[in-house]
Amino acid sequence: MNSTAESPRLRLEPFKVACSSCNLRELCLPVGLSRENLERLDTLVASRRAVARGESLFRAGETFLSLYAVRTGFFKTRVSSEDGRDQVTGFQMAGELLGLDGISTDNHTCDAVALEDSQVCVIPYNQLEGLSREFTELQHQFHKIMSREIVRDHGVMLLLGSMRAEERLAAFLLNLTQRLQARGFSASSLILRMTREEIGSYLGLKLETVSRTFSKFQEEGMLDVKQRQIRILAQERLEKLVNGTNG
Amino acid sequence: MNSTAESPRLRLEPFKVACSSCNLRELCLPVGLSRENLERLDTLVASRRAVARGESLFRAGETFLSLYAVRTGFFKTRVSSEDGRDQVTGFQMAGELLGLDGISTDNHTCDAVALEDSQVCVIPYNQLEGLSREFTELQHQFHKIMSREIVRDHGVMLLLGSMRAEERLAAFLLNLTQRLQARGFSASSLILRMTREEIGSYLGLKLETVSRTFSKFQEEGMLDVKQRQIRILAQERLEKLVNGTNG
DNA sequence: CGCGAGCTTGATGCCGATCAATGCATGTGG
DNA sequence: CCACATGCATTGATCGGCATCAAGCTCGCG
Repeated sequence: MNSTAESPRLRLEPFKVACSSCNLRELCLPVGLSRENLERLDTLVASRRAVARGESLFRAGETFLSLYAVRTGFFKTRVSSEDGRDQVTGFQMAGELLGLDGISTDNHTCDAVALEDSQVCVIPYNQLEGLSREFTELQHQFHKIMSREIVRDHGVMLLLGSMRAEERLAAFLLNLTQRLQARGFSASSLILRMTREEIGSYLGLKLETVSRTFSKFQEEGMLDVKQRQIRILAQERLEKLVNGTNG
Repeated sequence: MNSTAESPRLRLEPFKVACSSCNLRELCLPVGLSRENLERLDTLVASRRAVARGESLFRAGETFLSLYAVRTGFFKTRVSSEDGRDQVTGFQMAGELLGLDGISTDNHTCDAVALEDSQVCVIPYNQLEGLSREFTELQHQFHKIMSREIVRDHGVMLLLGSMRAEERLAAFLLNLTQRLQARGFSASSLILRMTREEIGSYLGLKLETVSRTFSKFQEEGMLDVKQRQIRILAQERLEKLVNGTNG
């Protein structure tokens, strides 16, 4: 519960890191900041933390003190109900923020788990509040990030509430590749960092259904699936599944 | 698209309203503000707007300029996919904020529709940003409200991703009564402001399933259902459906 | 080399969707 | 004031998509 009670594998790395020289600055919190303000942001993000694959960055119930920006690696967030049901609420990659849910009650309300060895930048929340009172750009950018999370969540609700398995998986893949592409990766080839079960939890499906749907897409020539290695062979057809007027 | 292009039934009512004397101040944006700061907030919330039943307060695509606090009445928010699928993303009652999704792109991304004749307080967003740079309390409260929306959305994802029809409807009813109770209404008796179809859209179910589930709850003696008039006869059993370890 | 976590595939069953008819409340015009 | 239209809700019958249960399979790793 106490943030000083670090597990041995969750090393605190207090060396200096600079947003102003980070190659993620076009994707992360600093978006749109002037050179000058960027350097003021450097005073905020004072440390990094490494999280080994399978370890959690924070857990539901822990005191909320900081937001985290993914620097390298890949995370999932997960909420649990009292009777033990889990729901994966998102997958986060480089430049994306973790921990926004914690502001509401000063406690984290979900678990954030690294799906591969990862590094995050630690953003002490009260310092972020302070700094964003000092310059509008940062305040506005932060609000946009929170709002974007709300919009994203609404999209997931639409998916969970009204799409069928194939449509859900297609939407998931397109969303992933789009975000990967924004980070300079291929738009058509990717390696999944999560299991079929985690995909299923996110999409409201069972792992068998996810697997079967992958197989179906492959049979139909839309994908090349080799375990977690995915190649998209017919992006337009995936898009049509999500947006199209066909069944 | 332009906020001055009001439809004749969406009257702008620029008379003065004061947060400091509003009986919703314990539920709304002003939560936790000192007397003094409350009065500064009065300068922000300059006008009200009436929205007739069935009309929308804003629509997806419109320019985002203001947030809205529900003063009286009841709203739903709704997102649509390109192929015309709808998803109700929430129901809002007195003291709750509408429009947070618009910050992300300066455009609204959902429709907000009044389910009964309603009034909202207009909160010009750039003025809110300005004022929240001036005092921490307001800034923090606003962040909490956004964060709470994210937490709420995660709860809905859990519901849509892992619950069965009965569990969904039970969770929905309990959530409604809890919020109504916080506003001084009965915890056991309520009038639904939305149709079966709207409930179904929110819960990822068809209207027939919602209707059948209501009937089932009634047969089992948990509810008394007369159209939209609902009386809860066995709250513990509803709670057990949501949280319990039983199927 | 053999174990085990994760993935695939098949057989079967159930929950909720769909299709269809009827009921009920409200409102409107004759 | 009744006849009818309209929107919403209920209920029944049937269907289908996904869950569930149950084997095997693959691949990385000790």
